[in-house]
Amino acid sequence: MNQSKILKDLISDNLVSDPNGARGRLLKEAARLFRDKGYERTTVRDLAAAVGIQSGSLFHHFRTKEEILKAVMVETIRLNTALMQAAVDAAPTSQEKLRALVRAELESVNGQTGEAMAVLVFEWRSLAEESQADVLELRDIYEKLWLDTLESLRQEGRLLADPFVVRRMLTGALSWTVTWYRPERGGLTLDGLTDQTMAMMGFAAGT
Amino acid sequence: MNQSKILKDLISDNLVSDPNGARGRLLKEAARLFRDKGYERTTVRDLAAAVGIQSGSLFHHFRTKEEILKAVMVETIRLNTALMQAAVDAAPTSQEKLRALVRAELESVNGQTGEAMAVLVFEWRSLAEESQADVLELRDIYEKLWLDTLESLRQEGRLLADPFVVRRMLTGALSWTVTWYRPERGGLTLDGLTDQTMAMMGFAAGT
Amino acid sequence: MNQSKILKDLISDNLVSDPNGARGRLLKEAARLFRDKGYERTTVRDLAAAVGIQSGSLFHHFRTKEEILKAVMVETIRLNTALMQAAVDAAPTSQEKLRALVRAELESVNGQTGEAMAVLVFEWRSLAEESQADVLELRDIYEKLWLDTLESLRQEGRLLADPFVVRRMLTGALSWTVTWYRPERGGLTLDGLTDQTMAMMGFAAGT
Amino acid sequence: MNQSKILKDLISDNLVSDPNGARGRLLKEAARLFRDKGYERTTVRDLAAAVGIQSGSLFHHFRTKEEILKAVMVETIRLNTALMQAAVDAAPTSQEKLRALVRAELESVNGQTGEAMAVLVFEWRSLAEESQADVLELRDIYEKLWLDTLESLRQEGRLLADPFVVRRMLTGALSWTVTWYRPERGGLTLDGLTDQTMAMMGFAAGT
DNA sequence: TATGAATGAGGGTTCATTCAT
DNA sequence: GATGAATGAACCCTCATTCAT
Repeated sequence: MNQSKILKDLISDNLVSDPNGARGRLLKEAARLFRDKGYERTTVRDLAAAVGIQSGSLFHHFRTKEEILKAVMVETIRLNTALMQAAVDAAPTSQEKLRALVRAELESVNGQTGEAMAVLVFEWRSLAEESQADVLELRDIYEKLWLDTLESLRQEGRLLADPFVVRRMLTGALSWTVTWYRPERGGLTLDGLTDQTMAMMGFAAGT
Repeated sequence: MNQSKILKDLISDNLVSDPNGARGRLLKEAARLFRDKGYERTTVRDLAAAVGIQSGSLFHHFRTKEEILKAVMVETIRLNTALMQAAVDAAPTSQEKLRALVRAELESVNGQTGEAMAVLVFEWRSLAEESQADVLELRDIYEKLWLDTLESLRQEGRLLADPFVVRRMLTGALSWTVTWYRPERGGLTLDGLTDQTMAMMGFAAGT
Repeated sequence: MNQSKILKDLISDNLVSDPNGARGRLLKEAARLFRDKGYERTTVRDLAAAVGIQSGSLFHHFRTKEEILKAVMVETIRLNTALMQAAVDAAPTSQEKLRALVRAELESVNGQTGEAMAVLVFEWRSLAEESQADVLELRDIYEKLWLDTLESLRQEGRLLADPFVVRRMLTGALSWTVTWYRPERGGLTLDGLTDQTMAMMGFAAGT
Repeated sequence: MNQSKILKDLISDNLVSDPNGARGRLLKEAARLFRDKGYERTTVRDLAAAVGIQSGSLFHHFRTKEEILKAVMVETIRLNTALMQAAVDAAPTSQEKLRALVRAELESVNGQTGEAMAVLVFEWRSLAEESQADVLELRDIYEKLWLDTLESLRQEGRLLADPFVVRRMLTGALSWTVTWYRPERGGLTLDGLTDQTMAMMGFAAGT
C-alpha cells in the first residue's frame, strides 16, 4: 500500500484533514511555521496570513492557538503511525524493518510533507499538559513498532544496547537532523542518511 | 586536572562568571529556567525573581534578555570545551576518548552544574543571528574534539559511518536525554547511560 | 378582561409578537438572557443558540443586536401598559388602583412571562439614544397611569409626598426586587410583597 | 466627627486609598466611568486615559480590570459604612436615625465624592462570584445599621412593614435616584429629596 | 430564510525595556 | 547598583456583522 493510498484512507476516516480543505491547509502551514520559528514565536496573525485569512477567522476552525498545535501533532502522529506500520509490514527481516523505520522517520522529519514531525518533537513543551496526555496515548502505538523491532534485533544478538534506550537515542538523533540536514544542497540523500544511521549502529549496508 | 580546578582557572581568566557572584548566580538560574520552561516562556521577571531582584535591575547587568541567553551559551561552551579537552587528554585510546566525550556531554546535559548545555542545544533558534555567529566560532573548537576522535576510530576501522554525521546524530541523541533521563528515579546511572550509548554504536563495555 | 385576552388583542394588532412565532420566541429568550446576564454580556451567539439557530440567521430578523433590545423594550412596554390600564380600570378606589399597579409591576418584573420589565429598567443605558427617545414616548402613557393614581391619593390626603418623586422611588424599589426576591424559595408571595410595599407607604392591608 | 476626618482616618489605616495618590485617583475615575458608561462599556484604555497613563501601566496597580471594580466597591463600602455609622450615632431618635441614613445614602449615590455607590449597586453583576463573597461580608456591617434602625421603628409602631423588605425597597429606591435626580437643574435639594423619601413612608418632616 | 465561513475592529493582558529617584 | 512605576508594542482572543451559497 503506497503512501498516497494510506493518506487517502486516513482522510476518508476523518483521522487526518484533507490538505486541500481549509483546515488541512492551515495545519500544513502551521506545521511549517512552528518548525521554522517555533510555536511561541509564531503569532496567530502569522498563521492566518499564511493561509490568506484574517486572524479572527482562525478561531472558526480552532478554539485556541494551542488547539492548532495539538491538531498538528495528533494528525502527524496518526499519519506517521500508518506509514511506519506499512513500512514495517513490508520489510522481511528485523534489520530491514529497522532500516524502514529509520528511513520513514527521516522522511517524516525532513520530507516535504512531514515538517510536522519536527513540531511533535521540538514543541512538545508548548503543549498543555492535558493535551500531552491525549497525544501520548497515540504515541504509544507508534513507539511500540520501534520497540518490537529493536527487541527482535536484540534477541537475534544484533543489538547490544537496551531497546528502550536505543529508541530514545534514535528519537533525538533522527529528529535533530532537521536542524542540519539539507539535501537540496547536494550531498547526502535520504537513503544515504539512512545508511549512515544504520552504519553508526554497526549495521553495514546490505547485511 | 579535576573539574573544580578547570572551573577556577576559567573564572580567574574571566572566561566564566564566578557562580557566587551576582552575574554568575543569574546565569545559573537563567540556564535552569531556560531549560525548564524555554527561553520564550521565561520572562525577565522570572529571571529577576529567581535571584531576588526586581526586573528593572537586571538591565544593569545585561542590556537585553537575549544577551543573557548568549552569555549562558558562551560560558557553557567555554566550560564544556575545557572539560571535554581534559577528558580527551586523559583517555589513552580512541574508544576511551569517545567514551569520555559521551560521558562528559551526558553529564553536561543532565548534571547539576551543567543544565546550560541543554539550553545551548534547544534554544539555539532563539539566539539572534549575529549572536549565533559568535557562538558558532566557539563551538567549532568544541566540535573538533569530537570529530578528531571519531575520525581516529574511523581510520582504525571501528566506526563505519561518516564522523561528521555521527557527531550530529550524537548531538541529537545525547541532548535529547534531557527530556527523558531521570537518574533520581533509580535505574540507569550516568555511567550506565554512557555504556548504553557506546553499546548502541557497537562498542561493548570494556573493549 | 383577563391577561391572555389582552395579549391576544395586542398580537392581532401587531403591537406585540406572537410568542409562538420565530420573532416572539427570540424576544422572549432575549429578555431572559438580558435580564440574567445583562445586554453587554449576552452575545448574539447566545441569543441564536437560545432559539436554536445560527448567529448569522439572527440578522434576517433584526438588523442589529441593539434592535433586539429595543424590540424587547417596546413590546414589553406595550404589553405592560395594557395590563396596567386593565388593572387600574378594574380597581374602584385610588388605594386599590395603587395596589393593583404595584402588584402588576411586581409581576412584570418577577413573573414568568414578564422578565422583560427588568431589562427595560436595568439595560436602559445600553439603548442607543435615538431609540431611547422612541421608547420614552411609549413610556409616558405608562407613567401617566401611575401619576394619575398617585395624584388622586395625594388629593385625598393619603399620600404626603410628591407623586412624581414617589413614582420614581417606586420604580427603583420595585425593579430592584428582581435582584433579591426569590418566591420559589418559599416565603413571601407576590401578594405578600405587594402588601409589604403598601405597608411601607403607610397603607395597611385592606384599608 | 466630620466627613473629612473620617476619610482621613480610613486613609491612614490603609482602608481607603488616598485620592491624591495614583491608586486613589484611578479608583475615583474608574468609579465615575463605571457609573456613567457601565463596567462592560468602559475599556481599560478609557480608564488609563482618564488618569493620563498607558493602558499597560494600569496593570502595575491592579492585576485585572475586575480587580479595579472590586477595589472601587470595597473602598466605597468602607467609606460609607463609616459615614453611616457616624450619621446614626449623631441622631437621637429612631426616626432621625432613619432620616440620617436616607440622607447619607442619597449623598453617597448622588454626591460629588460618592459616585462609587452607584457602581456598587448597579455593577454588582459584573463582579466575579468570588469577589462578591468578599464584598458581601463588608456589606453586612453596613446593612446592619439599616436593619437595626428599621427594627426599632417597627417596635415603636411607626413602621408597618418588615424591616428586611423595607431596606431592600429603599436600596432600590435610593440607588435609582442616580438615574433621574439632577440637583444642578434647580428644584429639589438633597434635603428636600430626603424629606420626600420620609414622607413617602408616612413620616412627615419634623415629626 | 438559513447557514457558516469570514471579517476587522477592538477587547483585556503581557512583557522587555526605560528612567527618575 | 537597585528600585518600581511607566511605557508601548504586541499578544491571543471575542464578537457584531456580512455575504456567498
